[in-house]
Amino acid sequence: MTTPHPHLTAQCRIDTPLGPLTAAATDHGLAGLWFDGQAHHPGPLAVPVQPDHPVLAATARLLAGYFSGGQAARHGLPIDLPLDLHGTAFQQAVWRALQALPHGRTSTYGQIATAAGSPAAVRAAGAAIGRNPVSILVPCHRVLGRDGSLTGYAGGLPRKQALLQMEGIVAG
Amino acid sequence: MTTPHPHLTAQCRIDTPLGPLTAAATDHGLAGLWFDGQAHHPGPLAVPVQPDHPVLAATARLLAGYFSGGQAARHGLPIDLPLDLHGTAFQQAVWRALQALPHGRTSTYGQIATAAGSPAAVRAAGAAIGRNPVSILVPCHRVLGRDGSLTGYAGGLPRKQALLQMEGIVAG
DNA sequence: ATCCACAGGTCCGAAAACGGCGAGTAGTGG
DNA sequence: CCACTACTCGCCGTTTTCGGACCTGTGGAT
Repeated sequence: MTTPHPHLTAQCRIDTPLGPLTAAATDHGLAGLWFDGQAHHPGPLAVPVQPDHPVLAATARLLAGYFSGGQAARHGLPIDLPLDLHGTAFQQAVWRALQALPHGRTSTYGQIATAAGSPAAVRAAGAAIGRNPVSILVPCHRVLGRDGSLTGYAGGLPRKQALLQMEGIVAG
Repeated sequence: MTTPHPHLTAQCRIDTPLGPLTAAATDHGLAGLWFDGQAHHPGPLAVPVQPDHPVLAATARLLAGYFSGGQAARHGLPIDLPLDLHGTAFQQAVWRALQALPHGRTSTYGQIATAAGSPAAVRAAGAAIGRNPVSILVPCHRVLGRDGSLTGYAGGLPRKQALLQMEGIVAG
């Protein structure tokens, strides 16, 4: 079951200590959040720029709180923000599993694959995680190799390490 | 033939003049007796603490007699206590050879290897002796180098020397 | 339609490393 | 000529390490 291509209605730019992000929203919620030049970046969007869009504004507030090391950072991101993630059934299952990861807690690709219902599809899980459309808020950066190695990150390993360190994980 | 991992059912602590010991038992007998921090210590055991367990209680009595220098110490440890040693076929043969050593009598790694059926496997015998799961009662401390040197002991050479001295061996 | 490349992990066999030794040798000092 | 030390090397079961084979969903290339 492949969710049809998302119909974006608004976009905006959000600055963070790790570089500027592009956020995109549909009528149903936040559909994308990408670092400049990251892997699987959708490229320039033909959608009006609306920083005041309720979903986009809420996203900006959330990220500001996250990077300021405030409550959001310490107690986990309270996602009252509606998400609108488009992908295959397997990808959705993987991304749902990611959202279950609390702030500061890591997991492994194997565990995510199991949580997604296909314990043997570890590698496929890695691919799905790489396709995560919403960086940071869907915490794909909290997934490490079974031996604790960083393995990979669409936004670049330095960013992954920075995010983990910010959440209080020494990382191996 | 590698004996599968032992299924421990009870543990307890036993104090001795040479330091506290951790004892562990299965349904078939005593399976382990380790000094704190000794080499090849299994680490914390997830097993209920039951000092009243028949095997563990018997172990404590035996050790008390041994260290009090009473009859057990002079005439050798009467092992009516059932042992449940888990290891490879070679290790079992080595440990069996150890049990044949009477109180106060020493042997060499070469002799043990021969008794175990592999006269040439002297060094391997040393490794097996080091893995002895039941200190003191399986008298791995009575094995010296061919020249009478102490060579090594999982619980530390001082303890080995103390045990031998206690058994009336000057050691050299 | 087919094939390939991936942000991994498990299993299995082969190969290398590692010891709680001991015999043999060469170099010392009586 | 010993008596002793220091060193090398062969010994062998066990443990660790290493290298492949296979698994699995997806998207892009062929």
